[in-house]
Amino acid sequence: MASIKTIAHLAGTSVASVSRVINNSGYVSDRLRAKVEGAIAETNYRPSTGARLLRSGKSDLVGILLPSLDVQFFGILAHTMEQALFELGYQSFICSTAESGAHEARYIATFISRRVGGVIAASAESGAAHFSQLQANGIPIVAIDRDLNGLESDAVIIDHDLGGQMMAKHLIDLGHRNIAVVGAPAHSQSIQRRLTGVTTVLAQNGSTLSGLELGHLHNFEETYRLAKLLLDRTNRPTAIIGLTDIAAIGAIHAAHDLGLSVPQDLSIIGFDDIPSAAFVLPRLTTIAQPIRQLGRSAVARLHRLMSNDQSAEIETVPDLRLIHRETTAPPCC
Amino acid sequence: MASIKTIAHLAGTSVASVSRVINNSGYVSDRLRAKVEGAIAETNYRPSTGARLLRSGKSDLVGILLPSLDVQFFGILAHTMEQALFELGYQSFICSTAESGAHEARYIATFISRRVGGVIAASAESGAAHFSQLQANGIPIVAIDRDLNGLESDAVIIDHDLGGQMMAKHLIDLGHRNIAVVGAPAHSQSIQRRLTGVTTVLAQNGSTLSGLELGHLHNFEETYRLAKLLLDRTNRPTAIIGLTDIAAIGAIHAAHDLGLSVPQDLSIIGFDDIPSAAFVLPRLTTIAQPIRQLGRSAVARLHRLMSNDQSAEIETVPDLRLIHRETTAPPCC
DNA sequence: AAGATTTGTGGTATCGTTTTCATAAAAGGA
DNA sequence: TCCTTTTATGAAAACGATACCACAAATCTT
Repeated sequence: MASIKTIAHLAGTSVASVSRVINNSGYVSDRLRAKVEGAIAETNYRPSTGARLLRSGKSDLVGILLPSLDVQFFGILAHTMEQALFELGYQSFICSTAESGAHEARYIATFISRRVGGVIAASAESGAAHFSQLQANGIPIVAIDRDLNGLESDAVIIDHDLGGQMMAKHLIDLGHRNIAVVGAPAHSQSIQRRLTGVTTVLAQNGSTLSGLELGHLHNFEETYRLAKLLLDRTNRPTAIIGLTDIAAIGAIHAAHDLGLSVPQDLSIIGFDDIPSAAFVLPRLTTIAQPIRQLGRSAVARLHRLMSNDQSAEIETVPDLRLIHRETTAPPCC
Repeated sequence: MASIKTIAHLAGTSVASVSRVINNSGYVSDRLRAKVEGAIAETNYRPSTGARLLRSGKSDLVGILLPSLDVQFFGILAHTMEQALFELGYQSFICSTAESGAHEARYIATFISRRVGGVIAASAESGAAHFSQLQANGIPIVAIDRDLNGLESDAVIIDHDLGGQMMAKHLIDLGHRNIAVVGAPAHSQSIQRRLTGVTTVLAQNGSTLSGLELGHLHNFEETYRLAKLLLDRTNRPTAIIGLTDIAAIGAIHAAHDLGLSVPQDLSIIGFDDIPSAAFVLPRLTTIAQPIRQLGRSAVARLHRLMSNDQSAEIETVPDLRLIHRETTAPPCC
């Protein structure tokens, strides 16, 4: 593969001059520049990032750590952040841990090896132990919706408690008093916080949960099963809160298969606003997470950290929004 | 940041010995190995990938080029390929072009700069011009569901024509003779091939399309609008083929909003089997693309190319599958 | 016209690794 | 015991780029 020497030779000059042409630094005559550029075009030469980094010590690489890419939430998040970083001239190194601690550890080691300039870590529940290595190497970290317990790092978080409150409030305002909750995965902090928000509002209204089913696995089959459990009871709830849209969609299907019509017999609300929420019939009422703004906000934070910009500009952590579609209505009869 | 010299100094030995410990090569005494490993643990040292690549010339990096990550299809594809590559010891460098030629060009330049060992490019319609640079640098390429016109490269493709035939055949077998098609984006090769498959089968059965609406933008709003056009006609079709699931879901909503019931009044079939297809009510009958197998197949192909494995093991290009759910039935009345 | 800048170019040390080579101690073979 | 292997270690040369330094030619000042 062509190197800077190849180019220098081809253009009949020195490596120093080629470097100057590439980096637009120092003085270069038009004649020489033309010759060098010709040689570069001819050979499809590109300067080696590795050698460059080695010498200059400057890295434009940002590590992005996500639990997965096949979950739409993270796909959108990754996409948004990559675009935002691209605009700022950074390169993104996107890694999905597949929820495995071993993968996470290996990727963090890779981040250090590749000398990333910064890291954005999106919610995953595994311990924060590995991250201290990054810190030890002076690599700034921004956490998205994740607690790096104790580790000094910037974080962009969503107010899941508030989200839970919004769901409960919406149903209470419609007149529901017999409300149950279904969700997964039970161990997730975000899920737990949403639940807290829900019970808080119910308590404020002198009410309590009439049913609660939390699953271990976050998928349709599991939440469908749990929702059915809720609906099979005597004293069936008039409304179900899905702690995620998947759970809510599971509930819609459960209701449908039980011959219940939504929202006449049962109101359902979800959380996330994944694309399917708008596709399902009836269209799902839900709380939209501002995924893209979340991503952009994290990128802005990291950019500040990496460029040592001291201006403590306030980050606008974007708000949750209630999207009132077709699955909620006042309780009938 | 700690370097191999730091470690050598800390362990009271030479850089050569440290290198030997790191790479498990040559002879190292247990005593020395222990000291070196101690120093490494103490400093969180990781060898610089850049310097390593520079010296050894061996790269374990694979460039993955996709049009986007926020589209579930590509999210799943990226995720699968990353996992498969991870198992094989490769690192993935995932880049989403955001369907922009400029982004694609910059990423390909980056691939060369970073000295990737190979590239997997998933379908995007922009010219193959940039890819010749990779070839010029001796970097193997595997194309997924994409034509790198003329460029000598491996390709893993889906038989969209067959997919189209399957959709049409399913409806014909159910007894439909008045069939219309809705889809987007019109310029996509895959979309066009599916359409060809559909018309072929219709022709074989002495029939023709009773309606066709192709949109430019591939989203719900657009396909919903187009499907409505189809359903507003006199001589309404008894079945609609969505060239993608999104289009089919648009059709379901259009039918629903027009008071038509699916599948009694109208059969609908889609293509892709995105998650929403199973969530929508009624659940969408569709042709499933074997995304994960596609990804694994591409990885296997590239691995062969990169490791110079001559064994011409036949790749099993995985088959399309009809998923018969609830939106198709024989025409009534 | 002479000194001071500006412009243009090349030589070379350096970054952090791996790898070859040299050398020496330990172990084995006769 | 002496010679050959095996084991263990270090010195130093690359790899591809950048950046500092040196130097020369051209241009500007006065």
